[in-house]
Amino acid sequence: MLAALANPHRLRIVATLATGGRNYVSQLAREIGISRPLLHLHLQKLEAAGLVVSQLELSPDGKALNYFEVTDFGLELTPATIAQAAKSLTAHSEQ
Amino acid sequence: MLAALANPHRLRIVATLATGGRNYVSQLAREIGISRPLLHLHLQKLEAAGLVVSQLELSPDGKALNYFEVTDFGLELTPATIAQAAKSLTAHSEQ
DNA sequence: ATCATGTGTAAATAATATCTTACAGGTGTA
DNA sequence: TACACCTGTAAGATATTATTTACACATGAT
Repeated sequence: MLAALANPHRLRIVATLATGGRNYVSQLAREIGISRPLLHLHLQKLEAAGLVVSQLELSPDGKALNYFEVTDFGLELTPATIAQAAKSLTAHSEQ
Repeated sequence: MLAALANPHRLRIVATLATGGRNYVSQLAREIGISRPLLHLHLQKLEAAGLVVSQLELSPDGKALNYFEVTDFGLELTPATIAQAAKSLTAHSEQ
């Protein structure tokens, strides 16, 4: 989850969805100003982390639109919460 | 700051310092089980993000020990706080 | 048929991050 | 002198992430 948020693009994506509400991929790509394939990749990472969810819908004119919206996640980051969370890290495995 | 915490090693470093208190580089490397140069690199990133601070001290037998300790940082991660924080991201600059 | 819209993904490249190894210097003690 | 501990960093290899470009497929309208 932290890795998913450690990227300016993805922060902006979450911020845009949180502020402007749900949106579909192509439109979101235009608003943020990045290419659609790149946005698609970032959305995949955000969805894998549970920060956004997608729902396929049909527009009035019959086109398939994949709408994304932000989930109501919450995480507090302090030395204490990290000490607690670090216990769930496998012994000495990385990445 | 998010980038600094998006790494298992660095999470463990923060957790170890938060739980066991201040420690110097070589000793911390032994406790965590990673090489000293690698720990040094991660400590640099954590310090640059303001998550830890260092202080050079002299041990009783005259050796220079660089002690690190965690700061009392705090950050709440929700869609709303991210929307707020995203405003401070430069227009369309990355990384 | 062609164009404009939407979807997805694969492949190649570019840019970062991570990690190891090796070096250089310091102090104190045997 | 040699060894044990401490410090730092630079160079190179490896791994991961980010980004672009190109492709394939679908629908509705011209």
